[in-house]
Amino acid sequence: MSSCNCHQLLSPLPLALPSSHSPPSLQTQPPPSIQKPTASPLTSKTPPKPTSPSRSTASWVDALRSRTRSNDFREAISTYIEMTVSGARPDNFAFPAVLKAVSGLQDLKTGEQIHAAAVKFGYGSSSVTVANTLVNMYGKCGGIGDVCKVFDRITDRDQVSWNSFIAALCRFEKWEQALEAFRAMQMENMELSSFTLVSVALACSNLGVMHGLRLGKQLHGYSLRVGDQKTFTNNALMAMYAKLGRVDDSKALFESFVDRDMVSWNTMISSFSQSDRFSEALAFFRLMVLEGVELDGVTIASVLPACSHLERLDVGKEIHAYVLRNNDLIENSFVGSALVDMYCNCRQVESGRRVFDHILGRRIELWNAMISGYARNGLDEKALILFIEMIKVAGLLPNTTTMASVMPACVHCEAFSNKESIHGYAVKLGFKEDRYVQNALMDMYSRMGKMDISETIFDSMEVRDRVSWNTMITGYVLSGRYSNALVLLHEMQRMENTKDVKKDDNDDEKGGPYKPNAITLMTVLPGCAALAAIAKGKEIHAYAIRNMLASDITVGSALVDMYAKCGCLNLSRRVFNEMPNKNVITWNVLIMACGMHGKGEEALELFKNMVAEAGRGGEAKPNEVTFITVFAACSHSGLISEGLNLFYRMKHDHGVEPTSDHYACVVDLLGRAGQLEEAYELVNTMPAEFDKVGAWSSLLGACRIHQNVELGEVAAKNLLHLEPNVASHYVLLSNIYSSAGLWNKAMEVRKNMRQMGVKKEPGCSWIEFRDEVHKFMAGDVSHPQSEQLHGFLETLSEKMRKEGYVPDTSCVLHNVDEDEKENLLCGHSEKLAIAFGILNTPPGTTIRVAKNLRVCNDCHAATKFISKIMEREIIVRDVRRFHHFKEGTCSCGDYW
DNA sequence: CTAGGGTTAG
Repeated sequence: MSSCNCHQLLSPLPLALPSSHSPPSLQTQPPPSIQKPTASPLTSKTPPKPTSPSRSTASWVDALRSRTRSNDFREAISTYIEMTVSGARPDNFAFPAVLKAVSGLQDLKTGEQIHAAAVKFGYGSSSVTVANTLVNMYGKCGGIGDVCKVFDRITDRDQVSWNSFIAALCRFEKWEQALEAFRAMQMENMELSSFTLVSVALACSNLGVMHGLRLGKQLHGYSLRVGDQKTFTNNALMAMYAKLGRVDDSKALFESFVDRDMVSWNTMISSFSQSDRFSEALAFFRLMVLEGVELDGVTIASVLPACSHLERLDVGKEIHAYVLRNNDLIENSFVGSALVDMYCNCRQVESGRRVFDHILGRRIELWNAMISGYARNGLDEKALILFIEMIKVAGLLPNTTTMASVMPACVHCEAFSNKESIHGYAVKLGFKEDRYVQNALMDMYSRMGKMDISETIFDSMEVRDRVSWNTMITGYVLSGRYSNALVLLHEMQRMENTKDVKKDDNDDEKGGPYKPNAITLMTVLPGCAALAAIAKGKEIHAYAIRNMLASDITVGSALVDMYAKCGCLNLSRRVFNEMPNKNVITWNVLIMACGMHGKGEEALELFKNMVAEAGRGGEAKPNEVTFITVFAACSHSGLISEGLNLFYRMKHDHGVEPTSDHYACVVDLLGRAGQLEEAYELVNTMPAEFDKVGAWSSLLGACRIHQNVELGEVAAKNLLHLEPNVASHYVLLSNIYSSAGLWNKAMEVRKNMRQMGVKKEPGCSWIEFRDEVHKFMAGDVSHPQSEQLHGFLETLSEKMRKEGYVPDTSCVLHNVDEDEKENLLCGHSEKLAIAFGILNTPPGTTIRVAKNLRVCNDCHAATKFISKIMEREIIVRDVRRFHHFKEGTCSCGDYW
């Protein structure tokens, strides 16, 4: 599936990336852990080189400072040692310089010794400059306790002391404390500098919209008032806005100042990527390249997720090529994982694996990307094998992401039978409270059909995010509990509206964790479709428009499907026409919709348009599913030769290989039209390795329509050999027998069915009324209006007889007398739902009913009469298609 | 004394 909607934003490829650039100095610095000495240089046994004793402190300090400045931290520390050994007294310039070097190396031990020396020489707290660098040093390589201890002892704190303290608190993610310190700083009437703003902005962005945005806006206002236009300040403010979901404010700020640097661009690109605005991320990346701004690893790691989500393999590959041309980039571990993710999300798992294999120091995040890549592509065994390899061979301990990535593979992998064990493993690792792990667990249990466990986890969660809600909703939809899904969506929206946000902060784009997003809507819409709950569906449509989610391809396609399945083909078409971007799925959904509504010609017309647009470089070209939808449409509209022609030409003209599903459709096409022999012939010409279940059941269904006992027996025999446990096969055969009056044979089929332990799914119909979906089972007496409904159907039955209605009892399996059969027919769920609709809605209202199985012959005949007598349009959607009853006729030609 | 990047739901 391609969900790209950025064609117009990107100019034609290639991107014209510069072929090389000088590496940024930060990137060439090896990670501190490699450089970390095993023993502190201060306690080293090897004596320092003899030096000239006559050197002055000032000359030592000059050397020391210049080494620190050029990032030669090791040399700087050596110089310091030589200096002390030579007897020169370090002063309040020497200590800051050497402490900076220590910070660069994250060498706490040396730092502590220098701290002691500083105290010894009288600079412990009396020199603000030294104390400030101590705060910094502990902030970078010590603990929060040391930071506070040093800071507390400074008697005459200056602005830098506060800035360093706040920055250190941020390093330890003590966001509230950072804000507290900021307030204390203001109480002491300290001036704020851009350093202050940057740190406080970072704290704000991590405090969430509720607690951070107000202050963040004030910081921005302050920077404007004092004319602070430093690039650093603006970058930090941009990042703050983006993190708080104000991407547009971030963008406006970006556009408002001139001294933009690489970080400004990187911030914008990652902000777009993180708020699902992938096309804008790519567009900004393009602009950045065009303006000749240097790119670094962060640029690449920020833009690749956009390529990944938009499935722009072409752009992704080009970026990969750029990475290969600039060797230092692949050393950035983020780039490696982003590349793996991009390839896997574009279904190029093997390419992803090659990237993975070529990276040497594999960090856990890289393993995670590869594992989730395998899992996402259904390569569950490979995901599990890699997971084991990571633990056993690479000796890495899984983190919460690893667990969340591997769990979907466990769920789908049949060879992995004891699925609960992964839950136990996660608990053992101490991840029980982790949101990601809990989300993955909920997904696992709902796919295992254990919704109760998912519910327990969901209820027990301390913090739920959007994914938690979406996972639960998906779980309900997957297990057919559509009403629960809708209730949960409602709850989610309620949480969104009641969140404790000040009035003027209520216009945030990203919203809190409870705000439904595109995925929420696209998961819940099939629920509306299944329930034929059009009122709810419209409500969701309105919500999508209000929240700018309607232009999303997945939401749009789900809306097209929902309207069609609720019986509103016109609305379905309108949504389709208004969609700015479409993909294969969008087209397939509408073609299918036309087919279900008996508009075969329109379906073919759409197919032709699709092919024509694909020829002009349009969004989508027909795939396997397209042909299935087209054949189904032809079948329902009796367009035999059109369907057959396409079937014979699909490979040659469109490059789509016929599958067993296509055969099943074409068998249905022929069979439904009464060409049973030809249909049978087609089944027999199917390649041997093809699964014939679909084809045989199409043929059996056709034999039921055309009452062909002989061929029906052949089809049923083959079918029951392949699938002895499917109730509908038995039911069809039994119905064929009873229509032909062969009651004994029908009874025998039923007996076989019982002996095989196969149970027929109970018939069930439902109808949306006011805010609820009312459900009726066959023979249902539990509905509050049950008595009324049965009474109504009885009097209606009288009137129908006068109009010429003759009950068709062929679908009643029980061998009871005819009167009894008629009673049973009256209890059919679709009749009950229709009666409910008539009794509860004003005259003339169209009645929309949905049923889980196919409408039975008798109900079909009866509904024609009902539509005429009651002067109602009645739309019944069964498992295959729509029946539009109007003035005594039905739009379909399948029943008589 | 300061900013930007990798995972989960479809």
